[in-house]
Amino acid sequence: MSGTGRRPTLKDIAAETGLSMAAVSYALRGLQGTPETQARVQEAAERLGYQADPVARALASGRSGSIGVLCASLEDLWQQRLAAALGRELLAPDRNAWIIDSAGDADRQLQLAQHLVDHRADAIVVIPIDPGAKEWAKIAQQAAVIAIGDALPAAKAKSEVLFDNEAGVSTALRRLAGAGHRSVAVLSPSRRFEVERPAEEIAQRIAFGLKLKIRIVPCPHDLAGATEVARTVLTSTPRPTGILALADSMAFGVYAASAELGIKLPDELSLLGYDDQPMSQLLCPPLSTFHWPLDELVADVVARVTSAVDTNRRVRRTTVEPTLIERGSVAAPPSRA
Amino acid sequence: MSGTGRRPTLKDIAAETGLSMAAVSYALRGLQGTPETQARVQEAAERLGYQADPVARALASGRSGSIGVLCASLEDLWQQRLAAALGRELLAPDRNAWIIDSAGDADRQLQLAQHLVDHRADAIVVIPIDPGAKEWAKIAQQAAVIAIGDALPAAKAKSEVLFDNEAGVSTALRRLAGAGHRSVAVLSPSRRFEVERPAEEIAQRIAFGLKLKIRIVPCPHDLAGATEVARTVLTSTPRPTGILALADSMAFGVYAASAELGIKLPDELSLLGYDDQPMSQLLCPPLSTFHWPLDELVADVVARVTSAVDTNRRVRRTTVEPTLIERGSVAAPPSRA
DNA sequence: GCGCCACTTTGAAGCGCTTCAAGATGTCAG
DNA sequence: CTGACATCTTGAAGCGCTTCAAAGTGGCGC
Repeated sequence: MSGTGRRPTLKDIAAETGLSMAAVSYALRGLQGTPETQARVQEAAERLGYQADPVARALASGRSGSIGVLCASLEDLWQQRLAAALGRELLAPDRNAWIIDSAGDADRQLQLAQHLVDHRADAIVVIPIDPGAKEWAKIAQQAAVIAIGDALPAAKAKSEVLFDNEAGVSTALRRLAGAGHRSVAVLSPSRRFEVERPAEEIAQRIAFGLKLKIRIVPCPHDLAGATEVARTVLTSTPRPTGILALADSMAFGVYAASAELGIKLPDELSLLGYDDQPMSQLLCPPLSTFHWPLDELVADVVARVTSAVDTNRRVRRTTVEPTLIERGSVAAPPSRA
Repeated sequence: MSGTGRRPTLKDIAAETGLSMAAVSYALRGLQGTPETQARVQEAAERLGYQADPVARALASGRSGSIGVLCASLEDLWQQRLAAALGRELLAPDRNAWIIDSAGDADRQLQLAQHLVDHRADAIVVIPIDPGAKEWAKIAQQAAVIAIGDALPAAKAKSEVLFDNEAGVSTALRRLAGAGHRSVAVLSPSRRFEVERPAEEIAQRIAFGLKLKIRIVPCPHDLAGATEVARTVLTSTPRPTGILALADSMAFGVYAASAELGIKLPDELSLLGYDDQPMSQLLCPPLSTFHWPLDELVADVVARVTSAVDTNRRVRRTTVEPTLIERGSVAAPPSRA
């Protein structure tokens, strides 16, 4: 009797059970109805293989049960790792995660965020957010925005997990200065996102305090691009004796370039990474870098999402701290010839 | 006059222009109406800042303009890279890509595919597909399914990009055998997906022809897990003299374990990777591995998606060939003591 | 037995857009 | 000037679900 080929709808269940569509809708979600009714509806739904249509539901209710994970650039290994972990952890029976990539374009980031809002995403996780844009305020009032990496400006209801770049950069530069370095290059993600500015300002300020001469060089995440930038830095005179790469993927480029140029790590050049990619420990010498508590971060974000969706309450702000992992890519600079 | 705060809908444009909603709908999409009408509607839409609601559109039309990229396991670096590239390339004014991760679970893969269908995805790119499940046929008739990595069974309208694992595995084993190895371990993605079986069968068959003793060991993609598997393999007796890792990420585990155990690459152990991750060339010794034409693959997939969506025609099947990149992690086995 | 209350059930009105079939308008041949 | 035809335009019916307000049900105290 039931096999019409068409996928079953609420109406079919209503017909099956002799109830109204409204009653079925409520019962299926456990919102109303006697236990007996709910059971009867459940049973019919299962028998017919009913699956709610998310699109119709989204249109009617304004919510969708899906979470957007909006990455600034999936070329960044750290973002890849974080996004993958979030995708996995956010998956739940009643909820799923869409990962999308704004490919390094700040305008596109906003546009995609709006797109997520249009799709009735319950929450949007942005890594890292471009705090320059004021439009976030508008988006934040339509969906729960969880900003990772930097502060969300002008949005009243904030939910933010910040990276303590102050601590990271400061520790890094101190470490290099402590080893005796006086001139270091800082490889920094390109400035398409304003987000990086603060890290650079921090770097400048700290370097000044340490009497360190630093040079900030924008650098892409892909190996070929990073290698090229590193090559340029390493062939400039005077050549810096230390490099801080604000992403391990950029540090990889330094390995490649210094191998090419016959520069020996760490004796002739010290190098510090920033986000402890798994393979960093396999390099020769193993890369000294920073560990950020990824699992903790992911758990925190999941909790925020859950709380934002269920209770509409926004957690305020937490900060994630880095730990320096010494592995052998930093040494004293070569004594002046 | 126009600023009601509410975001503008078709109805608002209809009111603005004095046309019916239907006329506006057609005109906006350039389907009907005189050029003059279309221009008038365009103008009003822009003035009001109208943006079509994708959810309502999807409900009414059954199409959504979005493409799902369904990854079996985003832990695999190769999948990460491919998904990121696809996400970037599939993005277009009228189209966007959602990346989702089934976290290594074949049931979940199907379930998420169904979910994408429910969301009216125009096409679904699956990497790699689990060809064991017959349910794909059902899904393929609701959306264009583009299978990457293995053949989609039982689906009439096929669109597939296959990896020539036969060539890859064969070349790899021949290379090891040619170097004098007699006993090799093959690290293979765990079998949660049936997809890997063919590669294993191929390996067995080829090994037999080469008089090679091989042992197939399931292995996870994350560094810690891969290291543990590698450790087990390398402490078993007799210890294989060569390892073929069917993913570079697994090869990384071999580097870690052999460093731990004091086994020198390549003199005491030869190692072959499978998917040329950028950082593989930075290891000591650099990993010999296979290059698969990623850019070509991505372009091919984008073309398939476009053609499937626009013309509803499905391209048949292409195969992607690997190239062995020799870099120094393979040598003759140590002479028997 | 009546009225009140708490709860379940229902009809109907959307959500914002597409699309079908019918109506309106205009063009051109005869 | 009429009829046939091609186009443009429109009203209305959905797409499948939620939700509001009204209607129905039963239990309980008095």
